[in-house]
Amino acid sequence: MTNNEIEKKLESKNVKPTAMRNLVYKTLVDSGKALSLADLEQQFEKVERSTIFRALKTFEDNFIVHTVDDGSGSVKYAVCDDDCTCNIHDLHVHFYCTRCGRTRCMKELPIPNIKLPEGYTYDNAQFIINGVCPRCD
Amino acid sequence: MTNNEIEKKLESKNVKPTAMRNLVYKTLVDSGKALSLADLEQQFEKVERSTIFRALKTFEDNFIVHTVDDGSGSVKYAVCDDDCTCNIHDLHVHFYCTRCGRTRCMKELPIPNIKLPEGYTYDNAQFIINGVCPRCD
DNA sequence: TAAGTTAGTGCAACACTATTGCATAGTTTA
DNA sequence: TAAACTATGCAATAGTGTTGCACTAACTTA
Repeated sequence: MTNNEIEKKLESKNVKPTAMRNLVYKTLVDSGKALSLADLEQQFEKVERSTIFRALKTFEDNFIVHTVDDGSGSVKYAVCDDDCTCNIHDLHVHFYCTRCGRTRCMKELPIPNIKLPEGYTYDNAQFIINGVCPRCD
Repeated sequence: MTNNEIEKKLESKNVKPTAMRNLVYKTLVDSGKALSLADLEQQFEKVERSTIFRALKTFEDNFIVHTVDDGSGSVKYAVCDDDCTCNIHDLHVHFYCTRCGRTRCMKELPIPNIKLPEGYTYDNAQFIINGVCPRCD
């Protein structure tokens, strides 16, 4: 993804593209998987944790990334699809590989519809499958 | 649940019933919901965190409780059904109420079967639904 | 353009959760 | 009873997430 594309993307979501934000976003896109704060921190050692953290929060607030809590102990961040509004209709299964620790968005697998008992309302969901991914098998 | 029943239960799972373990187990059963380490710690102020922690780990290893990571920031523990082996067939949906923070096991809602892409294997799953429960609505 | 305002970044500190090592107390076994 | 094992309590630690504050860069407006 070119820098230009990234800037357009961020601007289209009302987030001002800064050097750090572009870098964080690019890294997320290029990795093709969900990354934790610590993962990102390692990739560019010079950048402050809090800066990355705040960039991610900003992204999250503006539906640029969504969070995945895959049970690994740290929350991970993954880029949303273009038309994602992070509501219940955009939710998909995430796969956590217990060998390599990689978390992958299974965008092709939407979260199945569940009929909750009377009285429960439903505004978000996380569906994490743990197992072994093809590259670790 | 009587003390006697608790002891039998723990013994049947090859866990020696001690005062602390009985207490932790009883609290989990009586609460009827999933509790975090901190929740339990508050309920009996005199008991060490690490003791509760280790009791829970022991329970988990012996399929007496299962863990739920409901995204609240702390892992919660809930008692398993009698016949639970904590494998994929015993998994059920958990409901996390974003108002009261309570996590409830929806044992009546098994985790739906998902057809993963070629090459992925699957040995555990977490399906958390966030919303508002009847008592908070 | 200069001055003022706002937004982003880096640094340091902190809270909280989970976890472990070690010493002691309590229980079981030979 | 002595030895061996298990559970508990205490203290310390690592990791994650988060915030306050100061500084700087960027933007606005007279």
